[in-house]
Amino acid sequence: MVAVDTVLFAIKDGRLQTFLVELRRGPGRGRWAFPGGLVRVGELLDSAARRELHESTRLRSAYLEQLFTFGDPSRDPRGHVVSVAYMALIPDAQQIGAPSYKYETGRWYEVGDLPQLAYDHSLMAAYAVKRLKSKLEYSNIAYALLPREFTFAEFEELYSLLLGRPLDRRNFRRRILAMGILKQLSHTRRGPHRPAALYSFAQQSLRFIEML
Amino acid sequence: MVAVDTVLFAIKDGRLQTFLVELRRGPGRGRWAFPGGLVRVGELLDSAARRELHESTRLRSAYLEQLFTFGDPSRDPRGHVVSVAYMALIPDAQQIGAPSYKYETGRWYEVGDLPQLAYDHSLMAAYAVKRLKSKLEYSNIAYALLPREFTFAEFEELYSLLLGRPLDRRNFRRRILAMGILKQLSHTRRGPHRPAALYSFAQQSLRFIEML
DNA sequence: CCAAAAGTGTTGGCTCTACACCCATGA
DNA sequence: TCATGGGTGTAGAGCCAACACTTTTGG
Repeated sequence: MVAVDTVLFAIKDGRLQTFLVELRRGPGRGRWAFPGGLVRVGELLDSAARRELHESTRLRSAYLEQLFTFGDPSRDPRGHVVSVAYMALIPDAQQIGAPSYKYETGRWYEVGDLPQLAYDHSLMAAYAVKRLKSKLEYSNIAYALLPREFTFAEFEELYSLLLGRPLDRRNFRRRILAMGILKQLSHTRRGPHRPAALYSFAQQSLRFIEML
Repeated sequence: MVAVDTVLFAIKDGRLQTFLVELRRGPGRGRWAFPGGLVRVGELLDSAARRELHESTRLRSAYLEQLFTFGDPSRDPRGHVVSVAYMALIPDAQQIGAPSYKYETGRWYEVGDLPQLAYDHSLMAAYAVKRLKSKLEYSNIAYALLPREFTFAEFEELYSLLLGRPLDRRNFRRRILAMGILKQLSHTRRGPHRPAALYSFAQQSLRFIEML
């Protein structure tokens, strides 16, 4: 039997968070897990991941990428279930809706502070975080975690948050702008202080670029 | 149903080659494919890949890494079989023996000159080559393609072969030696010309290092 | 006019690239 | 002694990191 499980990420309250559901049935009942379920016969793996993600979050679209396949026969006490893990990214944690009857409830957890997880989902979490962080360094994947328009400060905060280290504002800005992956918009964001120029990604699809 | 398929690489006759088997049974009968087969209930994916590799090549050990999982329901006309693709590397193409009764025969093919492949194995081939080439740039994975002892010229040839471009001998040597991933051995290789210093990898296990 | 965030340049050190000749050996 | 592959150094250019003050706005 083949399942898919999806590690969904978003930036929420200035932290990298991931969406967990509480299992209502099965051996992990009462425990938290990433949303997922069995692949149907005749169904594409990607489609299964999107379907399960929709059932648990009502999301209609998200960046989705296959991560790794976990096949330890002891990972699920019910039997030998091979699980294809996916990573999903969305720009706005508020987009999600109520999960289906299949789950008790769902909520966001900070990546550094996850509860005990069902099955081998802790492994998946570690794998997904590693992939996301490393992909930030050689691709424009950040586009999937940021809203359409954002200030340069927001862009930089995302990087410094995920990389876990401060970045030099001037050097970082110079490098990123020289790459041409962002385009500056004609309008600005007004606030209590000096208005900030708004940017958006030149390409809203994955590109491989040496970022750091 | 879950299968594993393994793209085995070795350098042979100065080219990157991969090992194909000729299918004796099933819908791809008479066609070439990467060695693989169904995962048994209770079996680890890695173990299944090693078992299938052993059955088709008699190899007892090889560098093995999971690549990607292919799940298109139409990939196998017999039914919906999800296949976990692996990449394997060996230092010496001569190590392999005769395949089991399961296959008609097996042989090495140059990566740039593969015959028509069964199932979606052309996709796998492309994926594996891409992974191998990119991993050369940020890890010491080359250790799995080279014999225990090698000359610096052999090391450089491997890189220039796989990257598809010439390397500056002096610059490349300076950089690699400065990294400390190789250790020079006390003996040399004698031949018809000036003897070459022999090196081996300081670590015979995968390390992530910026190589280029 | 004050608080707060946005925005901007220069310099020194280091790294990378380009490039050509001598060395050690066996035949 | 010659043919063959092994092995080595330098200089100029470009890149990167470190570093602090001015600008713009709203309240």
